[in-house]
Parts: sequence; structure tokens; C-alpha cells
Amino acid sequence: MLQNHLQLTCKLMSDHRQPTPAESLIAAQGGRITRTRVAVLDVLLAADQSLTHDEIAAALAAQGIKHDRVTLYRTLDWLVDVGVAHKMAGDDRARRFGVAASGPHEHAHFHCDRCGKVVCLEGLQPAVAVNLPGGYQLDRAELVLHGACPSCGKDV
Amino acid sequence: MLQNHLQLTCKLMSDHRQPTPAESLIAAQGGRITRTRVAVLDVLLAADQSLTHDEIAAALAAQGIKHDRVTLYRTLDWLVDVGVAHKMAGDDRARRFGVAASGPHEHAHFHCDRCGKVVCLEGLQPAVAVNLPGGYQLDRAELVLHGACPSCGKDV
DNA sequence: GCGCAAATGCTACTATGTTGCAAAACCATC
DNA sequence: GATGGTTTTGCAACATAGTAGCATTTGCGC
Repeated sequence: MLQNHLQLTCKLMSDHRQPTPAESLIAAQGGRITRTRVAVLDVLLAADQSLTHDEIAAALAAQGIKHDRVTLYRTLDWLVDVGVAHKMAGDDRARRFGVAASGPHEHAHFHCDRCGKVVCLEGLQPAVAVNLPGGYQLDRAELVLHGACPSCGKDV
Repeated sequence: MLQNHLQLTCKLMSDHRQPTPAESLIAAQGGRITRTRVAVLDVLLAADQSLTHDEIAAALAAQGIKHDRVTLYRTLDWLVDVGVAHKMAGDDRARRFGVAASGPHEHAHFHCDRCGKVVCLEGLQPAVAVNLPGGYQLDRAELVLHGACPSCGKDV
């Protein structure tokens, strides 16, 4: 993986350009630098909220990047697998994706019930050292806050 | 709604039988007492975990109750609308339904990552009086704990 | 029982996600 | 730069979850 990184750096230097954050992230996971992966990661990194598969596809299309629906699904799954992105189920049946925070992705999400947006609240760690009934083994906790986001709340 | 309840009681007395909890619950919401609603509610009341649409359909079929897939969807939606049941999105794309706890349904769920079961943890209220960024209006909090349930955890 | 509104059942449709396989792209090596 | 093996992509077909419209049935107030 370090080797990959070095080789990427090498290749890029011969191209006379710097690796983008997205490219570095992908190389660090031992994955190949492909058009789709870089573009998807760029979109996710630029977004301040979780995006559905559909929204990402629209963003790619807007950039003129040709891609297949299936490829996007597989790219997103790969990003989740290697831990770069995280996947979460919303109230609608569409899954949403976002770049994972550093460390174990135990952070809270805020779901706006009016516009449907989902944003990550990084500095918000739920204190779940609660009284879990006997026998249950806790791996991780997921906290979803529902309400109105700033842009929706001000219109009320 | 009180009138509804009285009329139901009246009707049932003439039938020489008591209203079941499910029938009372439905009547209390001003809804008609139908085969499907009573059966669905019975299933939900008897279950100690959230059920998918599919599982409920199987339970109804096991009781020999004929029903349409669409009817079940609409029945479940109605139960959620009137506040008797609650709906939650799992990691798979299937929604799960359960009877709502008394009071505002602010209770935690436990999701077993091995068998996929979802159980309600009634006495578990997350302390979410946390530092929400400015502008956000909090309506309700949803806490989902992930890990292994007693029956899965003991096999490890 | 009678009539009306609510609920059901049917068909068809949309949206989301998956599988298998051949073609193309990536990149390590020469 | 060309080459070759492996990964990734694109395509087509399929699978699952949920929705819409409308005619028929059913609960229930009278």
C-alpha cells in the first residue's frame, strides 16, 4: 500500500502534476486510480451532506463523465468496503453515501424531515454507556437526529 | 372517537364477545375494524421485534388470511399515520414496522448485525441534549445500536 | 336491510439494487 | 513505449420494494 502510493506519486510526477486528495485516498487503499472512482470521491469530498446514488450520478453527468449505473453502485460499495465512505439508510428507500470521518465512523447524522437532506455532525458523540439488557453485545451506535435544518427551519 | 369506541363495544356485546386489544386500538383511531387491520395489529402486538413487510405477510398467510401485497402496505402506512405503529429503515432496503411504544416514540432500537433482527429497547433513552450546531431544530432522536443479540452472541 | 364512504384487490408501473459476462482500462514489467 | 495479467467497467437481464389508478367489496351509520 505504501508501495502503491509511491508508484502513484512516481507516475504523477512523470505527468508533471500533483495527486489530488481523491487519488491519494484511493491509492492508500490499494485500489486502482480510475476515472469513476476519482470523480465519485471528488463529489463526496466536496459535498457537505450525504448523497444518494442518484445525486452522485447527476453530479457525474454534470461533469460530463460517462458511467454506468451499475459501476456507480460497485464503486460506492467498494468505497464503503475499504472504509473511505459510509453508507446509511434513510427513511425513503434510497441509501445515502458520504465520506467517512477519520477514525471509527461513530458520528451522528442530522436528517432534515422537510428537505430530506442528511448531514454529518462530526463532533457529536452519543454517550451510549447505557444499561443495555443482558446478553446484547454492542459493536457500534448510530444516532440520527430528526428535525429541520437551518435553511428549512428559518422559513417556518 | 369515543363514540366509535362505544359503538364498537355495543356491536361486540351484541355479538356476545369482548373487543380484542387490536380492535380497541383501531377503533380508538377512528378506523374501521377490518380483517386485515386486526390481523396485522395482532401480529405486531405479538412480535417482540420489528418486522418487515414480508415477515408480516408470511404471518398473515400462516393464519390463512387472504390479503394483497398492496393492502398490507396501505394498512401499515395507516397504522404509522395514526401513530399506532412506527416505521424504521434498516440497513437492507426493507422497512421494518413495530407497534409504537406509549408516548412519543423516542426509544432506541437494537439491530443484530448477524441475524438482522431489530428489537425495541423501551427503557433506553439517549441523552441527546448535546451541542447541536446553530440553526438546527431538533424534533426527535433515533438511536440504533448495532451488535450481536443474545442468541447470536452466544454462538461466537 | 340500505346506502355511502372507507378499505381492498387487481394490474400495471416506478425506483432501487444485483448478477453474470464480455470488453476495456489500469499498471507492473520488460 | 509495447505487453500481459488483473481489475474495473459497461451492458443486458433480473430481482426486490414500494406506488398509482380504478373497479369491487365491506364496514358501519342509519
